[in-house]
Amino acid sequence: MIQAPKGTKDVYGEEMRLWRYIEDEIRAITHAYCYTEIRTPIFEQTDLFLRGVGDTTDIVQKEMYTFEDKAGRSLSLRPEATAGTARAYVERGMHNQPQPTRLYYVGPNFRYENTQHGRYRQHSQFGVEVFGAYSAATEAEVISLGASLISRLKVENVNLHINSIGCGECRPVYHARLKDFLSSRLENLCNTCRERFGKNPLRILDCKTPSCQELLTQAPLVLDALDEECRTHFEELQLLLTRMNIPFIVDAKVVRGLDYYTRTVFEFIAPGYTVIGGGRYDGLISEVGGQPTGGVGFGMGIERLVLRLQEQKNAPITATGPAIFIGHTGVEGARKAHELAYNLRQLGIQAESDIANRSVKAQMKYANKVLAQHTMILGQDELEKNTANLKNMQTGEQTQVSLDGLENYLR
RNA sequence: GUGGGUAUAGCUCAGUUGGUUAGAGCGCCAGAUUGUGGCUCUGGAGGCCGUGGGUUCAAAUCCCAUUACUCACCCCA
Repeated sequence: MIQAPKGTKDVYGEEMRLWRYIEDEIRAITHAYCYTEIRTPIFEQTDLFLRGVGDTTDIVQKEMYTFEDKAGRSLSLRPEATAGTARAYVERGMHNQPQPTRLYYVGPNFRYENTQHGRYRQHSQFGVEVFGAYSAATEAEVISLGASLISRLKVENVNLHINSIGCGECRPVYHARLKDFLSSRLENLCNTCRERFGKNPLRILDCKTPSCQELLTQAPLVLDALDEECRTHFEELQLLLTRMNIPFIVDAKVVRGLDYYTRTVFEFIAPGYTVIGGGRYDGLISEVGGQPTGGVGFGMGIERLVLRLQEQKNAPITATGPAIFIGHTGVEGARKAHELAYNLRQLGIQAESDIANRSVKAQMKYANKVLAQHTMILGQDELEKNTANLKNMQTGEQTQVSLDGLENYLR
């Protein structure tokens, strides 16, 4: 039997209702925030990700679906959508429109990694990007958008963690301080952290090994190494979030794994996994060939959000069935049923007629199972009198109604 | 990429120390007199026991490999 590829899933039925619910809320929120949608290609030149995401990251080093097309070009399925969005911003000259540019996207990303709880090889992300703004208000706006979505969807146990990892000026200073601190304590670090020491010491900060945690309590803090501008920027952000009544935790362990972040980084963390991750990336646009331009954005994993909502038992979605199921007996009754269903559908009313040619009893049974609100059966009598009994499936009451103007009884 | 667990019907799972036609509940389909659901009862369909090898007179059951799922690490949404 052919199975779906590892790390992929089919979304349908009850879960699909959750997706639709989430997507509807996404449209509503981005509308209120005046963000417009962008759809970029699912695959891009591999080079874009090497430069945009960073060629030292695990994502591009070992997790990309890279292939050659028939002309020998190296292409990759996008492992995230920010790089493609930045590319489009530059390539389409969006800086010529009124700045800043506010964008959002919803779509699949691909990473070749081992699956586990809340981790897929194809996963869908909702994300926003703002280009052309350097103020802390930009982060506040973007973060508040994410917080609003989380709260409107009633996702529980999600906490906002924020941090600043400095800019091109002060981050190297911190890097040096941290390495200095760690170099004398290398033998006390776990194996993976000893590797991290060489390639990305910042990541040691969020190591979960107790011995490393213990050691890090004495480590220098990024926030102490920030230069004046980065510090006031971060303080302004905190002030704005407070004014917006958005709770947050300043968390020095949030460092993010993508190369493009500068200054602010943040995560919305649910038990077990991060639901939203993002930050500021002032170097990204120039990295993909544009003029230096400020940028802030985040990505939200939709599968993870769905998981959280499924883990909460107060699922906000209730199933609804058709407004009416029109059953029938006899050839002419059937024809009339299909005709009536068609007419109601033209009016936007959810109507079903029996197309399986089953017994009246079976039709009623079916109507009950699909949660039809009303049923009626069309046969010889009904056709002659042009009336039928409309049955309310909840109360069981039947009322005789004319087949003309049926819609009036269904609203 | 590393390590642990699991794999039997659409779903949730039984299957005794290897031993005839592999079971249950739910779901699906149909029936319980003539054109009306929910409750109940009856019947039916549906499984190469994840896949491929091996041991054995005999494998769902034991061994090996492989794939998928799952949990943790790494990493990330």
